[in-house]
Amino acid sequence: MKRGAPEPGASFLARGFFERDPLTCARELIGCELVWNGAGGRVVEVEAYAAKGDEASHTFVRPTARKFIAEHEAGAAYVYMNYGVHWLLNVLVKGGAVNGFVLFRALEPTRGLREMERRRLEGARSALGYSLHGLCSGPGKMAQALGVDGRDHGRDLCAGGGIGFLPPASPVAVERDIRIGISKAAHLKWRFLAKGSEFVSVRPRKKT
DNA sequence: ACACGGATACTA
DNA sequence: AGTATCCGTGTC
Repeated sequence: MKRGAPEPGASFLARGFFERDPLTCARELIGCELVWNGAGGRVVEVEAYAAKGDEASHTFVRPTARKFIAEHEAGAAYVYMNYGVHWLLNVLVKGGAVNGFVLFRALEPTRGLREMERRRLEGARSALGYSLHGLCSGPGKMAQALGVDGRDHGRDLCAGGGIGFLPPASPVAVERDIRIGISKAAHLKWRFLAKGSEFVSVRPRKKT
């Protein structure tokens, strides 16, 4: 892989990046820029899920999730609809000590702001626009802003084609906290955030 | 605080 | 077919 190669005009993360364990991938994805067909932003919040022994992971109760891991390469997009309302974007992590997923929860918008705002506004009942802070500050919001939906399920995020991850130009301060919105295995500090970012969904609880 | 809403995986 | 659950969001 190409980590630690600071050449200019950086290219997308290669598959090898995702062939490690979920916690490592989650931590190192913070600060990367997620590029999605002209839109995107700096990854400021993710969560790790383990394929085994993690009661909050889909693999714990969903055979299709386990099948997905078996049938896809590392770096594949795992997209599903939650609460019948929002699509959520994960990336498959596979080939390291532990398999699993990383859920993308928030971006600091950097590109395609107009497109993202348009997608966020369409279908919205309320009239007034969203601030930059509210654009991608949650997994459902982020997916909607990027235009992610079920058609992206299984897509290879390491194959280019306008989609991929640019590594951070400089080191990023990362803090971690417990995961959000789950009832099981809720004590694990498997949520990773860009330290002090104003663009996260929920700020980490004080005292890290 | 609560409604919204659909895919998945159970029970029969 | 019917029910329970679910890694949110916006409005009530």
